[in-house]
Amino acid sequence: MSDLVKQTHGSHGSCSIEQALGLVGDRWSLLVLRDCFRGLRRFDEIRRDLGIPRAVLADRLRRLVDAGILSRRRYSDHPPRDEYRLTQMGRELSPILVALMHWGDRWLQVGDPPTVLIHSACGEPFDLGFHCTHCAVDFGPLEVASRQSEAILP
Amino acid sequence: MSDLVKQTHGSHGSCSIEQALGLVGDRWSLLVLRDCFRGLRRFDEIRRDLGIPRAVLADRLRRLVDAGILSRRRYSDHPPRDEYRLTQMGRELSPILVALMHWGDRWLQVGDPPTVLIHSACGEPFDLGFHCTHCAVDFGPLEVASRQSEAILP
DNA sequence: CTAGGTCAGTTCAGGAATCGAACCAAGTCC
DNA sequence: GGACTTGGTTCGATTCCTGAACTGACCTAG
Repeated sequence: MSDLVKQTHGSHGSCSIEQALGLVGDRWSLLVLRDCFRGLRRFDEIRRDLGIPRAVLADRLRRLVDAGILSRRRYSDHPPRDEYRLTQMGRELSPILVALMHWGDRWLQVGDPPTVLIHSACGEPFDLGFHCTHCAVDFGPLEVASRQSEAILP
Repeated sequence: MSDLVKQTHGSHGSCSIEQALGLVGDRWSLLVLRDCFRGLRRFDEIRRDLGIPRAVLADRLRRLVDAGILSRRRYSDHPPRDEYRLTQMGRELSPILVALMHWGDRWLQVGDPPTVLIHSACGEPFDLGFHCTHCAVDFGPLEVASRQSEAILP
């Protein structure tokens, strides 16, 4: 299996969003990572949970390990067995999963969302928000604009 | 063209992350939406910027409009021309793009990241963070855990 | 020691999605 | 009229994903 990364389509090949999506922007990677956040570590645990084809999971795990998002760790020599854990780089993906989850909760009206991520200190759900150090205020997603063009109004 | 959504792979078909990825979890949708945040509105503007095949862009725009993330708006009758704008549902995707951008900036060492998103009130970049109302504290991505299993330590 | 099961994959054939290139229609510019 | 723009559609070739079967190393029960 191969690229998944599009080096420079268009004028913004260096955009961090494109770089990030090159690593985790396919249909399965973020779901695999969600399972890692849920504590799943073994090939077959993840495979059964997601229903992902074995070949694709093997490929995605290889890719995520190569990228430094997961680490492969031997937990048994006889038989040889590895498990996969989030590195710090991987754990810092949590804002992306949280943002996806909050947006899905808000707009896709799933009846009873299985709350996935919580504040580790207290076990409660939490908010995700923006903070402007320049203005010293918190704000919401509608106050986000772009430097190239301010015009995002509807 | 068809699904892209996997209804119920595994035991968590109702997970908001899965639902959200079913709409924007392919290789192009989030890049299209990034361009919308940057102020691009026309088919050919986006196509040229991303280098996306026309058929794929037409399909993604249709899908995003159907989902309510973009709106199609006629701006010329002769010739008939439409433009695409973010709805509120679409603009509330900004935390996902911001999270991807921040993570990419931090871990993918792009030399000189073209800063895409800013606080509309002041034009400056901003932070994205978690806030726990229960504990009344702000915290970072490493303090995120899962309700099913607390064990995300490395 | 043999049958069956687990775990972590690889291999393979078929189908689906994506790709670039070509084409089209409706209008504008000159 | 001829060239150009915009917003697509259609086409064949390639690439990717999928499910099913297979492997290999080990473990357990009988």
